[in-house]
Amino acid sequence: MFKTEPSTDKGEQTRRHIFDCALELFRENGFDATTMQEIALRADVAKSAAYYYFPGKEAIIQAYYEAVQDEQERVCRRIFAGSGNLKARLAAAMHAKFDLAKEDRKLLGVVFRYTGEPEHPLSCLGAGTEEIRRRSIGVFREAIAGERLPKDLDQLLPVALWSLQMGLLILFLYDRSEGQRRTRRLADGALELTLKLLALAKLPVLKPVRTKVLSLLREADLLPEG
Amino acid sequence: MFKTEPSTDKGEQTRRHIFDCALELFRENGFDATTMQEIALRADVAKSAAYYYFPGKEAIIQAYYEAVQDEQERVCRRIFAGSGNLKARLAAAMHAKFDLAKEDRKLLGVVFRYTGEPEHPLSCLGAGTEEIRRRSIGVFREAIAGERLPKDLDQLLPVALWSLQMGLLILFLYDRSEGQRRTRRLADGALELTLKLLALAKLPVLKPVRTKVLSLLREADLLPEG
DNA sequence: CGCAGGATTTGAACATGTTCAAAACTGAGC
DNA sequence: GCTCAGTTTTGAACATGTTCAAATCCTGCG
Repeated sequence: MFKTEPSTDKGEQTRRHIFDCALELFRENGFDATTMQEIALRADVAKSAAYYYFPGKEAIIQAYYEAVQDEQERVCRRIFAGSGNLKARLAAAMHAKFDLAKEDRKLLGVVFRYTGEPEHPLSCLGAGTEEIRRRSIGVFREAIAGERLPKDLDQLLPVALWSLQMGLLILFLYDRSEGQRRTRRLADGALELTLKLLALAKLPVLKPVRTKVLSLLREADLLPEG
Repeated sequence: MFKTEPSTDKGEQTRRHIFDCALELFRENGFDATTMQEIALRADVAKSAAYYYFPGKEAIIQAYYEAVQDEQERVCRRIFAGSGNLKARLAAAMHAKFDLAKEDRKLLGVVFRYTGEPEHPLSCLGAGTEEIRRRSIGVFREAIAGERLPKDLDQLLPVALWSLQMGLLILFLYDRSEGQRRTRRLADGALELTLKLLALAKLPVLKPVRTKVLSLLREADLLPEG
């Protein structure tokens, strides 16, 4: 993903050490207020060593984002294995990410920095983050696997849920209520609503709406394998 | 909004001149690739003069964003005055912004840079941009004024439409189709759908859904005057 | 051992956003 | 016209992200 991954064990350790020190400092002082000098100082290496392992300061954030994604997948797989109904699985997926992010709201914000800049390697909707996005959507795919859904919804739902999660994550960052319970409740409510709509989507009155939504999204190339 | 506005006529002119030169360069080379030195050079002033008028490079982008908003309001007021039906008015509001942004997709992306950082003065959802956001939502409020809507929808709709617009703007930035027609079609379709749903919202089957949506959003503090 | 070749690490530069104290300018009041 | 207070403008620093060529370290091999 970045340069070449370190090829020796020592290199791997150094990389990890720099990463840990950087996260510590980011958590203490925020991303912008932390200088590469400070990171290097705490990690007891030269400033340029950090650049040997990370292409730039923001790449450290991307590594953090990947770590969060790893963790969410671990947590969710464990929960999904214990079955649970659909709603519980979806809620687990959402809240898992919130739980992981809750101490790092300042950090996570940086992940969204290049949302509007398609070419930027760190754009959270761009090519540089495709892998992580695919995995993130995959969690929802796994959550709804086993449900008997029409094929079109099978494609639509994971992307829709992922979008919902991204939106809620932003709200989460702005939410100053204790433990971000407002966002968490909204997440629960939105999921409940989604499931209700899923049921309603079969009603005849709503058939044209459903068709319309799907064709719109397909035309806009917002669904996998257009 | 920034420091104090320039207080003499000459100052106003200089500010404007620096702003124009900066936009030229941003359009030619993109935001990040343009240095303050270059801006100052083209404007034929000292680098620090730019900092006298703008607190930083990104403040120039915010000024640009404000200029776009001014222009959208002018355009929309003119169109709204010629009445037109609801759908036409909403479409006009959406497309007006697209039209203004279409030559500046690289610039506009920067507006979204601090979306995930509530404290940042340029966060497009934060306190520092409240004024511009209020005006942006206001355009939709004006577009639907004159419709006879239930009071709750009267509050909900402008915010919902504004959110839709923000989301579509991001898609717009990623849309590589000629003239971004994909996004424009999606916008049209989404509006049509919104109006259809508005009509459906009165159906008895959907009453609980509507109530639920509203109470959720209200609880999440996502509606004006809680 | 001693060396070759790669991986790691370094320190010294560089580029550029930002700050600041001082200089230059301007215009109102005398 | 002169003075003075406020505004504008400047050049020189500074802070910090980033680059790079060289030095050092390691490891497998003869």
